[in-house]
Amino acid sequence: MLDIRRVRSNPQEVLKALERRHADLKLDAFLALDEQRRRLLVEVETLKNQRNTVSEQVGKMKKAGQDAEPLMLQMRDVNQGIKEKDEIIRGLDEKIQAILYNIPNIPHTSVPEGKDEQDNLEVRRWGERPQFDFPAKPHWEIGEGLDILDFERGGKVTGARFTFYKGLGARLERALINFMMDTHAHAGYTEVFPPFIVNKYSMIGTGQLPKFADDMFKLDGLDYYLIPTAEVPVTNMHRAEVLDVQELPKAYCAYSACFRAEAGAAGRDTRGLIRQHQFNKVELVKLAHPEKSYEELEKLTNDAERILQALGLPYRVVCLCAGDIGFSSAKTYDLEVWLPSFNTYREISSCSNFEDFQARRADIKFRPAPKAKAEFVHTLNGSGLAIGRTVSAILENYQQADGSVIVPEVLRPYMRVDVITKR
RNA sequence: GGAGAGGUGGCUGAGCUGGUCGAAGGCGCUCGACUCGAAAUCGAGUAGGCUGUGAAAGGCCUCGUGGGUUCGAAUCCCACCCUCUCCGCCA
Repeated sequence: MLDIRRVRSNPQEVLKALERRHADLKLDAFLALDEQRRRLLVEVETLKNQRNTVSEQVGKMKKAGQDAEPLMLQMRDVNQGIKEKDEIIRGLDEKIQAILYNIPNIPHTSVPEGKDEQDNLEVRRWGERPQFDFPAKPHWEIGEGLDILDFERGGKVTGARFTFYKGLGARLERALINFMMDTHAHAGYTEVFPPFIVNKYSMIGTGQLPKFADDMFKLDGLDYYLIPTAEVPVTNMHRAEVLDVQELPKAYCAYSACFRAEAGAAGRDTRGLIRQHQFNKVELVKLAHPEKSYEELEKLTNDAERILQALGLPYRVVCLCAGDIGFSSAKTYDLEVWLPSFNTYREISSCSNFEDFQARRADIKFRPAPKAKAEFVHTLNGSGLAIGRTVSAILENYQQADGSVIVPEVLRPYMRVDVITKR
């Protein structure tokens, strides 16, 4: 959420900054409603002031044994006016909130211009792409060949986009979670195991609601949602809190299952592990001092990259252009891993600085100095990494002619085998 | 799920027979005095949001949340949420 005062006082500046997103936005309705609201507010507050003063007077008169009946009668009328105006104001408030909640964040000045993913800027590449002297198979074929992935039965038991991992596949999934968590915890992130279900306030806090309700699974009859990412519970952990400046930056790593309805993704990535309704992910979350948040974004991105490096997976870092960054983000780096069967790099991590956009929604502040006024923190997060896509990348990049898959060095202590072969 | 108790400012804890209560006292914190310095002691200050303004002053709202009663509610009524204790059930 943007600062309402900023939108009010500099609508042109805000509009101009948002134009970079290539999202068609207008603020006329907002400005009109806002002005109307403030005018009514002055009116109703004058009436309330009158009520308060007169009520006090009534109390005094009664104590003195005087007749206060006329005043009380008069106040009854005043109350009617208050009630009516309050009603209108409440309606305006709702409309204004709705508009404000649906305005995306302003891209940072360092974010490149551009309309869609075509215009994203490659920042760097790492690693050697593997050369195969045999036709490289897609990960689902490798997985089914080794009997470690079972898409058929996932479909039977639940539905499309659900998968069973079996044997060394299941162990690989678990090994990756543990390896990533261990690595990040060692790098200074505090380990968190969050709830996988959150209430709507948390979803609003990080920006999933109200705009993206269709993308989520909601529990029937409850205001509870399955989390689409650990970002939601972990960031909201500090909702409505004022943190001590010394606590910043707060850095968390959290494993969670993630649930996404994938509305509008029908027909895309229908095979394999790339796009599932349920997947695992290790997430990094930071709450940072506003002056340090961009520094922290670079560090967080590097921390995620280190996982790919340790696993020996070729990847590139892309800075998303203004037209492609997410709704809540001010700047985003995507990490894209090389997938031989796709002959392309595919997103495996997304690292963003949300500045105070989420903090304002979730009311997360810090006190810069002992007596100073509390300010909003900057929130950041990034995948470190998406487990399912990491499995895909390992299977494809480490596949051998006989259909087996070499286990990356760093995972061997967790896997207790060097090669995944068909049993 | 059943029975009971409770949710007040950074913390603790009064108020809850409705009327200068945004809220006593204590602790903590900040500033000042005292001191060579510190402790102790003394004095002053110490919630947030909205609105308003050039900036102020001022005004409105907030005692878990949302309604209601009333001229007036932290105090009365209703609903909901959360916490604690006991019982039941359960991985």
